[in-house]
Order: sequence, then structure tokens, then C-alpha cells
Amino acid sequence: MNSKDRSTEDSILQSAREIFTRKGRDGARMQAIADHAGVHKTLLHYYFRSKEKLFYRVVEEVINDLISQVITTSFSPAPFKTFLRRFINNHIDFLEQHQDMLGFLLWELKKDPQLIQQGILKRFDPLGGNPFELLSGRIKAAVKSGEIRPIHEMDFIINLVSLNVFVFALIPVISTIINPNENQLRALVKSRKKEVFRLLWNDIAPGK
Amino acid sequence: MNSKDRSTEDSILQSAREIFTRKGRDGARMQAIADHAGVHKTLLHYYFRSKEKLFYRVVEEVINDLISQVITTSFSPAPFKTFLRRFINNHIDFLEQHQDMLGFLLWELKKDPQLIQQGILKRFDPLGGNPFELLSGRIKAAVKSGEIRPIHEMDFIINLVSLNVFVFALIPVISTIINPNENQLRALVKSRKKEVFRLLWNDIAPGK
DNA sequence: GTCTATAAGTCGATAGAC
DNA sequence: GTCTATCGACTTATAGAC
Repeated sequence: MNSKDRSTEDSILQSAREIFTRKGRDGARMQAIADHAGVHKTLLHYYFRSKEKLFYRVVEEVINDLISQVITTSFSPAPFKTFLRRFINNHIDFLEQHQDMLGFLLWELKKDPQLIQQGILKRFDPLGGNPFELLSGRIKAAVKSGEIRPIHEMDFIINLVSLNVFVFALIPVISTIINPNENQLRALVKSRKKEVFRLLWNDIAPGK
Repeated sequence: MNSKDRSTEDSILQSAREIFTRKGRDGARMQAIADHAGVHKTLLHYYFRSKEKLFYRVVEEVINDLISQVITTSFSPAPFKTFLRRFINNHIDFLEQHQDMLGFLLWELKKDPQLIQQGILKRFDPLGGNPFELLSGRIKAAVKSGEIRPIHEMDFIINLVSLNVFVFALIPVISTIINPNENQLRALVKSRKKEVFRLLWNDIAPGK
């Protein structure tokens, strides 16, 4: 396998990722992926055999990227307050740069929940647990050390993820209602970082 | 148009709604809708002319239901604290009973933001403004009367909607990670009502 | 590895009988 | 109004030449 192969295969995969996340599993066309990659449609089958297998590869990559993002942030040894601020900033930045990923993944996982096993389960062990357990452990430790008040980890994690993520799902709706320009949208996303941190930290700060 | 027509047309529309919200615009099949309604596929074209027109009708209905829900709750003349608790309870109940609607709508609106005009804009005027403006007005009034501390309405509304809604988008993910049974899921949803209200009210209660 | 040509199947849509 | 039959377009996938 020479460098030409690798780059062709890679550009197909990258194009597949873009088309699939934009159009969805059913709306994506092999022809559109081939056109986007600038290669002949037959090469998609040559490298990935079928649309189904190519789709699974894309899902695997997308989930893996999301998890890596969570993991990387979660391992930070900083105080919980710093960790929380960093976690929120990183996630919102990441989602802003990959706006299509989120809606795509939520939709495809709702249609076929089994799909999550495509990319997620095989990656838990080398990382020392699933992302939920890692975050949960981080929170428990912060409670024990008195950095935050005692809380239910599950509630807190759902609050955190909801507040971080959902604004991106709302953007199409918000855009139609208040019709913001590019700068206003960026400002909105930026202000969300402060607001989410403020709300959550106020809730869990010790000695309240 | 006799009663038979109406019931056939209605049962097609209801089936279309179920199939479209479950499979999406691209994944839905006219044959599947016909089978679900127990009628011949040709009748779908007889009553709705094309898949596109049927899809638009479904989107219109779904958006209309969501807005009615928001409007109905928003017009409650109760104190803001009561209003907020009721709003959260109603919305979470509504979403629990229509789990497919949310993911479907977010996905289709992301693919085609123009779509929102299909069901939403024509319904603003008779209701005295769009849902955002109605909610916003309710919040401003509560600030003015001293029921809550001064807040940015936009931040609060995004927090509220995010916390209410996103747990339903997360359920497929949560289910794969912690594998809950039916009762645990219902308990999770129920506990969200209390948690969301607690978090938000603590944040906006006056005199803090 | 990459292209041409085409198979095989699916799906939306309509004409026409009743 | 409802059904039978069928058309035509589209899409995935593969066989085979180079």
C-alpha cells in the first residue's frame, strides 16, 4: 500500500464524513461522496466495499473524536473549578468547529441505538473506563476533597452536557426566529461559555 | 367529502407522522406509511399528491403541536415560580409522550432551516407574537415585579430549553452506557423535573 | 488502482379500470 | 374513492477492460 492509496482512501473517508454528517445515512449518496473527494464512484466500493461499511467507519471516527475530546479534558489534574471551566470551554469550542457532528450523531443514534457500539465500546478499556465513569470519578473526588458540595453525579453530568451541547441544536431554530448574523452567532456561543460555567459553579460551589 | 374520506386522510396523515418522525424525510417510505395506515399506496398520492407535500404537512403539524404547548403554558397568569415549575413539568411530560418528534425536528431543521417557516411563521400573529417573545415578556414582567432577580432573558431561555429537552436526545446514549430498564428511565425523567426546577430557581430567586 | 458499462433492485408517481 | 399494473428515474453494486 503506497502513499497514493493512503491519500485516496483518506480523502474518501474525509468526504464520506462530511457528506454523511450533513445529509445523514439515508440522504447521503455515494456519488456525492465520490464527487466531493474528486475520485470515481467505483473507488468507494473498492476501498470500503459497501455504503453500510463506509457509514460504520464514519460513525466510528465521529464517536471516537468526541470521546477523545472528553477523555483528554477529563484527565486534567487541575482543581475542579479550573477543570470545569476548561471542560466547558473545550467542548463548546469543539462543537462549534464540528457543528454537523452533533445533530448527525444524535439522529442516527436515535434511529439505531445499537450503532453506538460501532465506535464506543471497543475504546473504553484502553482508557480506563467509559467517559461517564471518568467524569463521575472526577466529581466524586472533588466532593470528597471539599472542592464542591455533595451532588448527584448523574444530575450534574446531564446538566453539564445539556447546557454545553444543546445550544448548537437550537441554532437553526434561533436563527429563524431572531435572524442573527455571523458575528452575533459567534458572540452567542462565546457568551454561553461564561453563562454555563456561572450557572453550574454557583450551584456546586462549597459552603452555600 | 364524506366521513370515509376524512378518516382515510387522517389515518394516512397520522401514519405519515409516525413513519416520518421515526425514519426521517429520506428514510421514510411511502409504502411503509401506506402499510401502517392499512391503505393502498396510491391513496397517499391521491390525497397528498407527493411525498414532499405529505412531509411538509407532517412538519407543519409537529411544529404546530410544539408551539401550542409552549403558548398554552406561557399564558398562565400564575406567579413566576409556579409558572416555571408548571412549564418544566408540562414540557418534560409532552416530550416524554412524543419522544420521536424532538430528534426528527432538530435533524430536519438542521438539514433545511427554511423548513421551520413551513409551520411556524403563519401561526405567530394570531397568538400575539412568537414563542420566544412571549416567554421573554413573561420573564421581563417577573423581573419588574421583583419575583426574580434581573437576568438576561436569552440566557435563561436557552438554559431552560436545553435542560428540559436535551435529556431526551441523550437517552439513546445513556441507555447504551448504563443500560437502564423502563422504570429506571421513567424515574430519570421524573427526577429531571425536580432537578431542572431546582437549578434554575436557585439561580433566579430574588434576594441572593 | 482506476475507469467503462451495466446489472439488479428500489422507490415515487401515474394512467386507467372499476 | 380505491385498486391493478406499470413506467421511469435513481442508486447501490459489480464484472471486466486497461
